[in-house]
Amino acid sequence: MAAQRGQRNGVGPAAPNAAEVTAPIPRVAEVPAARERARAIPEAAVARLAVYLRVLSGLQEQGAGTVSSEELAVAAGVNSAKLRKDLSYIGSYGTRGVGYEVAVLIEEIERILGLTRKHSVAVVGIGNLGHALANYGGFPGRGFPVSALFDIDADLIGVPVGGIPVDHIDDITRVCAEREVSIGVIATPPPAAQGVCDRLVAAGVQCILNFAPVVLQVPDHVEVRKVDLAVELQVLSFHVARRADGPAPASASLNGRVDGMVVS
Amino acid sequence: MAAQRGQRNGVGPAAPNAAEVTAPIPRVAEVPAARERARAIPEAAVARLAVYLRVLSGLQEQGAGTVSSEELAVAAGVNSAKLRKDLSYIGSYGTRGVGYEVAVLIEEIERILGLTRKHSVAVVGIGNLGHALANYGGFPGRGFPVSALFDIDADLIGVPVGGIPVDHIDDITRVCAEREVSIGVIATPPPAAQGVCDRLVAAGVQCILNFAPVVLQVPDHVEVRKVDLAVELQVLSFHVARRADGPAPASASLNGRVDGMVVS
DNA sequence: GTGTGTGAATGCTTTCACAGCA
DNA sequence: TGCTGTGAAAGCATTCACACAC
Repeated sequence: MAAQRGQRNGVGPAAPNAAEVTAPIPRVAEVPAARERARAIPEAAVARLAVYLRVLSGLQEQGAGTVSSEELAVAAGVNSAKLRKDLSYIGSYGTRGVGYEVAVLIEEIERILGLTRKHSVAVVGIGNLGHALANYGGFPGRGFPVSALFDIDADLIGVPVGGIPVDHIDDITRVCAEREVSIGVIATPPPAAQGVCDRLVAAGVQCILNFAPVVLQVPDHVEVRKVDLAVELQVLSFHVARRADGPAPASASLNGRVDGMVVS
Repeated sequence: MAAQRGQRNGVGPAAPNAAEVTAPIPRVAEVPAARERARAIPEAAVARLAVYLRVLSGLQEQGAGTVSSEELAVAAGVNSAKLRKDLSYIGSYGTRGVGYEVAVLIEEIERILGLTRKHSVAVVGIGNLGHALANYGGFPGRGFPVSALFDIDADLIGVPVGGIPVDHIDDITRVCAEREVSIGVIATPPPAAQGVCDRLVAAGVQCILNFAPVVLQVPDHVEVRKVDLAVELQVLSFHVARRADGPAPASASLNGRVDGMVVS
């Protein structure tokens, strides 16, 4: 009966499935809890908040104390209206006529994104890509320590990659429990992906990042995001093709529309 | 003045930016050209077409001659209405009461996605990730041969990775022209990404796949898609957090909503 | 009967534009 | 005066539901 949901995000449906789960649920009994608010943030906005966070960190390192929505928007590649709307989902932390305090914004976004917790990551499939991922060591932006590696190849078991010894995939349940893994990364060949996914789910992992070019079937409570190289390249290919036979030469440079914004 | 657009896709705004560029442009003078149609396909649908294509290839290998929208939809992780709508963007290739011929659909999707052409890929930044990408060799699903590698590290120049010798980044214009590179992949450290991007653009590359956690500024005619690990993980983190303090335990297993579909 | 193709309806997301506050 | 915060409008994407073709 395995219920199935569209896979969110990314590289695959690089663009699609924005909403799906984040629909502002009416919540019959108004729960007072402070961050029940989190419920109302559209998925599309969540992904952008992560981008704003990175830009803000950069600004902070440069010693910036405040930013305006316009500045931040330009740096993040969105328009300022969208940025303000996104920030409004997490609260009102700006000062009219002035802008936002960088430190405050960083703190609030981190809180909303749950970055105050640590999230242990397990990488399954230590091939080309798995190796590269394991070696990122600590994973982007810290807060995501890689704490377990799995493979099925006997020659790899015990070999340390990026400082972590590889475990056999049969030990996945035990090891994930011991190391409190909350995010599983699948970097196996396609045929193995669904099986690995099932094992991760059985081991209690509820968030999965899938690099295998396969549509995973998971139960409702598991969150999957995917990174799909082939899809990315094919979408780019589509644009190449569109360009080649599509636009009348004259309008070619005009039809990008003004969807970003003009940087002064 | 560098105009700037929201970056499409993915792993970053894993979900967002669905529309942006694909807006069905009214096209004043009805161009008769067969595949002017391509213009009208929403970006979100394009990404899904790539997924359908992969599923169809699998079906074909298994010897399937036809599929119904329902079967294909389940395999691709979407609902059948969406699938039919997506397919309708490329034409009417189904037979009512029967389904779609697998071979026909494959051919049509490949044509729309521009997979009848070959698209040479250049990878810039041969570190951890660049290595892994170069070694994919031929890149996912073929049709995307990696034909150039670049780095700035003198020790790497001339060393073959995945069969291709690494060139110095200063030769990017010449090499890209010689090998007719149409897609550039950026796998450099963040600080180098914008510079590399500018060079690729200067070299005439109009499609870029960006793995660096940086918002690239590009001219209007260049298409960028990004794969952003940090954003992916943070979106997952958000869901972990939402789960932890959000839902009343009782409804926990219900609030996934029926957004996928029930598989029989 | 069966399953496609599609207009119409719904629901998100983005954009606009301005009230309100520092 | 300047910039945030946000209702309202516009634009897309998804879903529904049914006419139509086989």
